[in-house]
Amino acid sequence: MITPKRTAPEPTVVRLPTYLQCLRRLEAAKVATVSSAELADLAGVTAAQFRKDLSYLGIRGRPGVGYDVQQLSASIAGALGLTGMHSILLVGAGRLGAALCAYPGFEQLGFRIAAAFDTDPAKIGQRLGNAEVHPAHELLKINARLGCRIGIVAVPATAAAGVVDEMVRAGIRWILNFAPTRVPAPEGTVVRDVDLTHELEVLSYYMTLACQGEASGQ
Amino acid sequence: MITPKRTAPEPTVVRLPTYLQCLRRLEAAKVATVSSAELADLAGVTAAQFRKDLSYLGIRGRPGVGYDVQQLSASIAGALGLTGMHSILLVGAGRLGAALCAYPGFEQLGFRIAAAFDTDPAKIGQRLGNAEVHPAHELLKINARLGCRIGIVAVPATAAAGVVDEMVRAGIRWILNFAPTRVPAPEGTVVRDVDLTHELEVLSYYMTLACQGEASGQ
DNA sequence: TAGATTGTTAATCGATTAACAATC
DNA sequence: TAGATTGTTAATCGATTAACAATC
Repeated sequence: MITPKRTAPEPTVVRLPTYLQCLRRLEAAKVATVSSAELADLAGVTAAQFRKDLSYLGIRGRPGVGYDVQQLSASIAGALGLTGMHSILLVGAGRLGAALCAYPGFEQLGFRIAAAFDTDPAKIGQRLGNAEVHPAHELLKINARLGCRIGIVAVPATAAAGVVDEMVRAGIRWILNFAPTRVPAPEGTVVRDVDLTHELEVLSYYMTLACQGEASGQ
Repeated sequence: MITPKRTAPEPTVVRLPTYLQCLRRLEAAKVATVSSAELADLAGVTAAQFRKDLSYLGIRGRPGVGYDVQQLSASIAGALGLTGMHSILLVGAGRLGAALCAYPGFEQLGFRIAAAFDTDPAKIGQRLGNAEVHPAHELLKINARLGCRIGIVAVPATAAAGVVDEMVRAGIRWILNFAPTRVPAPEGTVVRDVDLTHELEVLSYYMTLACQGEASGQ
């Protein structure tokens, strides 16, 4: 049996949240219909790319008319799995972890940080947003009850690999890693590394390039 | 006169910080020499890709030997412009802004958040890491003195575009945007959008995909 | 010299774009 | 019907990979 290709290319997947964001803004503005040209413009891509991206999801519009904003918004939200509430587990109740727990944007999209963990006894019992801070060694036990499948790592670099291992043992297979170190994804898991220092370094690269150009009269 | 291509492709630029991170770890471990195969393995890329990336920077190793760790580390740091200290200006002294100001990783790489800004009178005068929180309307005046060229936006979505405009007016042309909205980069500026909700949405996409597969016995 | 590894070329792969027949 | 816009095909573009002559 031939299995149809199930997943869109990663560049497409990464653009979907932007499309959804634009569509929700249009919904809020009571816009009923949008063409690929208009939405692509809002999202900063070409119309052809936008239509191609939708084709991977099997989403169709109406030739000559465009796309129904509410319907398209719901379809993309569906593809992203944004149905109901997803409970998330966070390890590392430092400043960044605390900021993430209090982040209002997550709740709006259906993500709730249900529990936080830390090794620092001073932090245990604190409340961060919805989450209470638990001792790190209770992760396995507590997630047996919560059943979170998405985890956020917000610990120092040295602790990251161990935390990922423990998460995987607890059944968490989709992980967002803010620790400033690459974590190789264990078999069958998806790890997205978000390294804030890397982003500044990339900016610094382009700044250096531009300033060398300046200096040499370019 | 033929101008040689000055910039590496973006995918290459984005990998450079990872290479540097691996090299610094090797330096700390007193490793003198590394082959492209070894480093590529640490960084999670292929050896050919690593060598190709270096070729864009004009960095050369020794055939039959490999690369001198210290020298290569310094070369990549140089390409990234990590020489001396870069002062950075931050707007938005909320939880995320405060976490960024206190982030130890920045200082180690030569980035210092020199001043923070907010519109909330209650926050003015607070100290976040090295930075003092100033009233937002003083940005232009204060940066005339500080001369920061890199800025970080950590305000709500509705305020982001205005903040970017003000930054550009103050001479800041390299911007890291944490506001949950795309900001079109004004002419001559580089804006990198880091949307934390987007990252969770992408994880959710892959989770949904995997769980559908499960359900249908895939 | 023999063995190892680079730097680069050419082949491959995959994503983006342009164009247009199909459709409302 | 005429005008507009989609969905998709084929062409283009650019990045990745494999292979190997050059080099230490």
